[in-house]
Order: sequence, then C-alpha cells, then structure tokens
Amino acid sequence: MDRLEQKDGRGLGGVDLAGCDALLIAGPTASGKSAKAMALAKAVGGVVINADSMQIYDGPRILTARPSLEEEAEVEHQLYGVIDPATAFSAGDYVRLVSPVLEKLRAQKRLAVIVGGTGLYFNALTRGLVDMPEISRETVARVEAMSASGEKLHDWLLAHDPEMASRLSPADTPRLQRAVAVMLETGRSLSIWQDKSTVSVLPQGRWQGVFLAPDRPTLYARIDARFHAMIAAGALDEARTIQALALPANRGIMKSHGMPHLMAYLEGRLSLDEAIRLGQQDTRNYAKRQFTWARRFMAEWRWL
RNA sequence: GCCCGGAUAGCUCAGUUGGUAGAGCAGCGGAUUGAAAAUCCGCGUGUCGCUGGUUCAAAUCCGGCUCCGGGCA
Repeated sequence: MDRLEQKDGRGLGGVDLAGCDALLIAGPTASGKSAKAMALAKAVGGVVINADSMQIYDGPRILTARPSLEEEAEVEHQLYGVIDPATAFSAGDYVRLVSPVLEKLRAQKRLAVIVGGTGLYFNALTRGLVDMPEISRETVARVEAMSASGEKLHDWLLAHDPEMASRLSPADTPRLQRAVAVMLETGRSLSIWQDKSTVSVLPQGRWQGVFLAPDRPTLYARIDARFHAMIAAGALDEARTIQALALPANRGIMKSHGMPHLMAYLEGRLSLDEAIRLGQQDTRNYAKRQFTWARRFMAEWRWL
C-alpha cells in the first residue's frame, strides 16, 4: 500500500519531492497519517512537524491520538505538546510558531514533513492568513460580555458591519464573535481585512501535498475501535486531569473529541457507554467534514 | 390460553375530530481566512406489521392474523 515509502531516484513513490522543502500529509482522523509521516521523515532524515490543533497542546496524549513518547523520540518531532492547554491558541499563533521552524529546516536542507488533520492550518501554510492586528484581551472580554448579556451579535453587526452580517448565519457564534471583535478592535469590517491578499508561508512549487483517503466504512470502523482503545489506554484519567483545570468551555482542548462526554461521565451525567458512543459519533462527524474540506482545498494534492 | 400495550424513515418516536405522513439522531452534500477535533447551512417515498371490511377517502374506525413488550393463568 505504501507507494510513498518506496524510494526511487527522484522522490518517494508517486510523489516527486525534487526542489521541495516540505511534504504535507493530511487526511481524516484515524487514517494513519502520523505513522506514515514518521516513516517518511525517518527514511529521508526529515523532521515531523505538527499541523493538528489538538496535538499542539501539552495535554491529553491518548485522547488526541498524539504520537507516543517513544515515537517522538525515534524521529524528530516539532510543535507537539508545546502549548499550555489553559492558553488560548489560534491559527495565527500556529503560523507564528511554525514559520521559524520551517525556515530553519530549509536552511539545513532537511525535509519538513508536516502532518495533521487541521485543514485551516494547512490553508494558512499554503494560502496564507490575512495579515492583521491581534485582538486585545479587553476586546475579547467585551465581546464575551455582550454574548453573555444576551445581546444578539448578528443584530449588532447589522447595525455596525452589515457586510459581515450578510455573510454570517445568526447562529454561527464563533464567527460572529470574531467579526464583532475585529470591528471593535480595528474599526474596520473583517470583510475588508479578508479581502486583502495574503502571503503564504510555503511558496508555491516548494511543497507537495498528500491526502490519505480511506473508504468511509473502513475509516468509521477504525474510529470506533480507536475510541475504545483510547479508553482502555487511560483516556479517562486524561479527561479527569483536564477537568481539574476547570478551563473555560471555549478553550481548544475542551473540545477535543470525547472530552465533553467523558467529563459528563465523570460528573455522573452520562453512562460510560453513552459517553463512548457520543465520542465516537463526534469523531465520525469530524472525519466527514475533513473530506469536505479536502475536496475543496486539497483537490490538487495527491490522494492516496 | 386470556387481558393490556406496542408495531410509522437506518434508530428513537410524533401524527389532533378519517383527507395517502414528519421531528430528532444517524447518513449524505456544502460552507469554512486567528476557538477550526470548533461553528454553520442544506437534503426526509417510507409496502404507516399483514390481511379483510366500513367509507367518496383509512397510518387513523371495525374484524382476523403475525411479531414484540408487560401482566394474569
């Protein structure tokens, strides 16, 4: 199955890496990306770089399907477990974090094998993110207060930023909050910022992308089995640890698959079976969305 | 064997006084520019268990049968 691992003179299997600084490996959750990335990096003396919004946290290893300690030691891994779970983290932060790492590898002429499931992070790398100021803590707090007080953010946008109001569904809370925050912070509509051109982190032609696409039934079965394995491996202890931190519900790690349900189980609000079922369900729904993302944004990648 | 409930979409169930059916979940498709493992949008023909009957018209009323619960023997 592993055309990628069959080396030939010019590259790896069907993927020609000549002139490339980076190989991007994406795919739905539980498609075997991490193992493939590691094998490849090992074969060519490259470095595995994380492109996963959950594995970036210094938090639950099992529940986020992060490579094991042994694996991370066997081949150089970067950007795994580097963020405190209590810290808010964004795609912009990811770009700021990954850029110097990629620059250094390029200078060393080592291949960056960037692997993960977060489509937005890949887009940030290959298409770029808008260059715009960060939103201050005060503004974030202000928007959260508006939400908490029951103010309809969509109505607020209708009055102050009709363009974004027209682009967003009144139910799309995270994006509404972002749009309001940008307006408050910069005095300009997010739509104006977003219409500006972006500069990608990875120059065109200097990278190759691979998308692993198992068939749906196989993948779903693997997801279900893996969740059970996670429980057996101690995922509940990890959930307990995160629970003890009493983080706000919108912190990234709080939304890792299974986390809310496992916590509900720990609080006696769900049976373990039910928590597992829901955790599997969330993961399957996510895998489906990853396919949709890939069809749209990774259509030109090599699908395996 | 008798009595009472059930039997409607893959699953859980709604269906008022008869006018051939609709929610949630699943599944599928789409969106996606600093929470992204998040968030949002769209898609519902299915022998209404089977079979007779009443009626212009039956998921709905009546009879019989089958299966599944529960109860009594």
